[in-house]
Amino acid sequence: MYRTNNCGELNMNNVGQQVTLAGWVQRTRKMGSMTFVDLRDRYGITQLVFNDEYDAQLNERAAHLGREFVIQVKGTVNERTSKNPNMPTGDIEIMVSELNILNESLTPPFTIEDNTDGGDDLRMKYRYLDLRRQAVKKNLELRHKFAFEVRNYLNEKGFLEIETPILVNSTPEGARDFVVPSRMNPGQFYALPQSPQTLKQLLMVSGMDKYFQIVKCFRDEDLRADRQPEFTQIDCEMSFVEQEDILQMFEGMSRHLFKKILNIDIPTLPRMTWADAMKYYGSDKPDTRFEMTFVELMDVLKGTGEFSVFNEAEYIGGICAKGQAVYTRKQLDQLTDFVKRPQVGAKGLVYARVQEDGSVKSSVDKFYSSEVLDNLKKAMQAEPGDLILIMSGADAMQTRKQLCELRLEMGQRMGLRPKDKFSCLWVIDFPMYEWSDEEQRLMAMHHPFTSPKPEDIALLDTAPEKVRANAYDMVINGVEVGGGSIRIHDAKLQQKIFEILGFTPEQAQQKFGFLMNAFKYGAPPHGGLAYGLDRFVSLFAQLDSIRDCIAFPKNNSGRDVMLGAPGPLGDDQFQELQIKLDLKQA
RNA sequence: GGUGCGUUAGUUCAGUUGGUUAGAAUACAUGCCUGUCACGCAUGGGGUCACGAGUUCGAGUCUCGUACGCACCGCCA
Repeated sequence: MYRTNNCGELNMNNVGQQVTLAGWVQRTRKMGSMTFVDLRDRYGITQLVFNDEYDAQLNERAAHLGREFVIQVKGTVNERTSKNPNMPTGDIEIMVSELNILNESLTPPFTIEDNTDGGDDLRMKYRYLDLRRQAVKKNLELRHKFAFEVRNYLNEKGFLEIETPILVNSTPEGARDFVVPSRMNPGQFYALPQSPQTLKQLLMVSGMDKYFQIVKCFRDEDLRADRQPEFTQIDCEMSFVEQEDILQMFEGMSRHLFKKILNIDIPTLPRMTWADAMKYYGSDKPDTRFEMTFVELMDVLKGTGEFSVFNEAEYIGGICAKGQAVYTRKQLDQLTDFVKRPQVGAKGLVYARVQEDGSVKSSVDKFYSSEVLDNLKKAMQAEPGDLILIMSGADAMQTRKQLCELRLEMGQRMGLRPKDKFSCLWVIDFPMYEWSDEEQRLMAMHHPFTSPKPEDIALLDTAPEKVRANAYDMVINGVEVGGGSIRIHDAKLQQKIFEILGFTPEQAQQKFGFLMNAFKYGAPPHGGLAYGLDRFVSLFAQLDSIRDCIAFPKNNSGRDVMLGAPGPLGDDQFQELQIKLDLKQA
């Protein structure tokens, strides 16, 4: 038996017991004829003690233990003479009588501590060492607990977890596919699923009624702090449901998760239409931890003064930063630089301070009468000490997005976005389509299987861009953690939607024939949603990047620097696949 | 595809106007130390300044390019 106890559980109740422990050497502290060794495993750290008085030879060996050596010790649990209140096992130590070195270790390239000296790059290369650190390990523990509670809740509600294939076919629409060549079908390729969307709909046609799966999905797009090429979805689908049934069911799941994992009672989720989200927050995933909502100022500022920028604008909007009139010119210049960065892309920023006497001092004073500025103050509901920030532009949607960036930045600066505060909501009534300049056609905003709102179906022929969908997103702290829709279950309507998206009947039949054929055999009304597990867990763990809750993530370039993946194939492999490599020279 | 920042000891970083032998902390090794727990003290080893061109009497430092890393835009139904 390698051990009788782990390194995190011994305390005063165990004093006097003979125990065997095994683990990694965190650190040795040599004090002359006495040596302390911190022994670490997944569960904690226990202090070992050696001294010459007890066994000089053993003490000598202990003094030469290197960091991360794997050892096994036998000894007695003693009460410490000087206790350490900062650690759970700080009242006791092990007086060691037997020491076995199970494995030696090279000196690790960075310290295995919460505040490691290692940079991200190095930690990823030696991720197996990084995972020994408490700070990273606890994220994986949280992720386990999260997935476990998801299964608990959905099982309780009668959902079946059903696996769907990873080798499927390439689909048009959506993200770029990862592809896998088929040896037995030369020249043909599987694609890895971007989501099990069509498969779970087929399970509904099969009568499975309630399905879920915690499943890897794959999208060959550029990475971000919150985007990995392979990521995990909590994928769910239900039959004989309306939007309301789904919102209730999954609001319940979120409530269950917040309670079980963070012991937080979340209030009923507010519901905001997509149109309102865009109008008041400039985003379909508003961070509602703080207000500072947009006020449209076209009536107040367009044509009421000599400022040509506003007079030519198609949208003028402002936010009111409470108590921030103290902002200096330098700070305001910084904000202006922030919105002028290419990533935001605004032309400039207009500001107005409401002074203690109630008068307004702005960067456009010379263009406007004090009456207009007073109207501005009223429209913004600004009070003395407040700072009004105004942006304008020729493209309303674009300007709102820029103002959204500014709002988030101000919220950050004002400390209104604490990571331990959670604000959840549903965003509903998404448009069915959005125009793609690149493709010069309408694209499905959610996906092509989303059903239009019944009252908007008539618009499909006349004004498809105005059709709203039975689609919904769950948003927490400005993060889209999940989204879904009521699906189309009628082959004819599905056919029509494909047409609007620019598919010929032949293309639609070739790519999605399997689904439309299935719909001809008694498809029940159905709908569902999918959560991004990595993002959800990251929120709970208050992480900056989803990488920190993934055991072996990819880097910015989609590489696994530990494995060295991706890598080249051997000639024999290409031969088997009957593929000839012909890389285009850059 | 694009923008910004970065690359110097095992690691995290500093390095002035371009000028002698490139520093600190930490880690590592050795020695001293019986109550440490970020132990302490002393000594020591450790550098292709990412790579390649260029400017210059002289480049870690300036210019250009390449590679790699991070963040972001595009992209992500």
